[in-house]
Amino acid sequence: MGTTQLDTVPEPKYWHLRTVLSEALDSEFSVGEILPNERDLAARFGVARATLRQALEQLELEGRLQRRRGVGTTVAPPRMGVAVGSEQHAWPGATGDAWQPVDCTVAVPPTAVADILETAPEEQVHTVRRSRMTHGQPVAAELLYVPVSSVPDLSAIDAPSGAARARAVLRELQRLDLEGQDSAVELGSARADDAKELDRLPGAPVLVVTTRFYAGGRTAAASIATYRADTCRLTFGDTGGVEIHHDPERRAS
Amino acid sequence: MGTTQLDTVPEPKYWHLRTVLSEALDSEFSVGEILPNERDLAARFGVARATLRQALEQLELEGRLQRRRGVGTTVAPPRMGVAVGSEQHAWPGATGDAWQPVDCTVAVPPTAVADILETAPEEQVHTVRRSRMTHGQPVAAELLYVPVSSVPDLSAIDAPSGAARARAVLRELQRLDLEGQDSAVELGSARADDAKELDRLPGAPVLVVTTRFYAGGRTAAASIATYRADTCRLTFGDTGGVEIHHDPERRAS
DNA sequence: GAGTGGTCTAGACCACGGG
DNA sequence: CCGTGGTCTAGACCACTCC
Repeated sequence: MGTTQLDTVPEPKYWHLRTVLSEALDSEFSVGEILPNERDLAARFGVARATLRQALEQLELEGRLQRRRGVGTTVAPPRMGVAVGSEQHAWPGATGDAWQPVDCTVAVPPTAVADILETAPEEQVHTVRRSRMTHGQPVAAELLYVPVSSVPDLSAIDAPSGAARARAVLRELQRLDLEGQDSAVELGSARADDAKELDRLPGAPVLVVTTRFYAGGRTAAASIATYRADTCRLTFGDTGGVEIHHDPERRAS
Repeated sequence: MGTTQLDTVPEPKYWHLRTVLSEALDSEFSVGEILPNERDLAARFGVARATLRQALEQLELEGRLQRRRGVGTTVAPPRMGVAVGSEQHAWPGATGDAWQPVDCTVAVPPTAVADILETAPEEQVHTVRRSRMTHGQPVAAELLYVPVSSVPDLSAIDAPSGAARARAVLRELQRLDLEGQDSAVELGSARADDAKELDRLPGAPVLVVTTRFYAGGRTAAASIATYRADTCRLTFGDTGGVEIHHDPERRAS
């Protein structure tokens, strides 16, 4: 028969709800508009609040909605394209990059970081904390690890820590000859400190970008940056952005 | 005082549970081992099953666990590095790429795709479906869009659709001179068809990679690939992989 | 204080996989 | 068939924001 798919395999309520709400968002709501509260919505659709919330979580994960405790649920703007890789490689801190140094300490890094840097487990590294803002919103938090041996001329600097120290480390990095870099992207969940900086709750989905910077035939620095997964689309390549519609769902024929 | 943080801001139970389980996974379990079932675990920790499930969902999102209905919950292996960008750009279908053509149709694409391709809304495009396997597991499903005008010499081919047609389209692509490409990565949720191909449930988190291929001064093809977010770490750059530990959580000092 | 989303409970039933 | 994880319910209370 030419009828629509028989529900021999009925889809879950929350999935169907997600679809219905998604279409409603397209046709009946505009960016920034606030939705009815969860209790009302659940009643309107005749489901438990938990079920409705499952649908809302999906839509939030897809960047369609934004929910804030004490405030409400609003229609999210399209994800912003955020450039994280470029053809012309550049050191972190190069003039014009979007990051803002926050702090800097010197310590022995976690073993996972030492593995990335390929340093001895006890070697000290500068740990630079930076944050990235776009359109007034925090979009990423980064920890940049620079082995002390990568920036040997830094010893005479007076600032022992803080943003000034961070800038000094970044400045020293510029003097090295960057030979290459590579990155990896994976899904993670925000730790408490990152969550706070990103204005999200702990456990919020983030895209973790791990980047190694090569100079002098070795790994001279490494960066671990966590981007808000709900608001960011990470772009790699020549142009710095693929213009697409807001909905990663409506992408097939 | 030097005591640990007072719980003036008590963390949620599920978040604490997540931490406890995460540490247990590190110390007391090995890859592939099956955990006790959810009802037992919930009872053991003195929480409701829903709360325990919230913790397990977090760990699954982070790639630490794998859950399968009717089977159980197992400890997941470290995420596999999957190369999605390379310095030496290459057309999809170049010898040695990891994709396997599945099918091919010709149709007018959704408007979102037409926007990416910068084609007229009514222009026909070849839609090549491909899948990518690694270590015997499906890791990605792709839709590759090639405007018919990009491969004009294809008209004489007999196969109207199917894998043979897909290979023919890919072969024609190789004849063009690839001038560049760029990609974007964002979080999405698997549609029903992708979910099936990826052996996951609908709504499972995926990393959506949108790539544009440039040739002849225009966008000659576009690819929308959905990768399993639980099992994949997408790598960009020269080497094709940053060797890191399995835990995106244990990444700070 | 009123209203919002976030957490948590204690159940029930369903869909799936394997013996 | 049984045991597993997946879905769903109808409540309760908490944390937060704004007025």
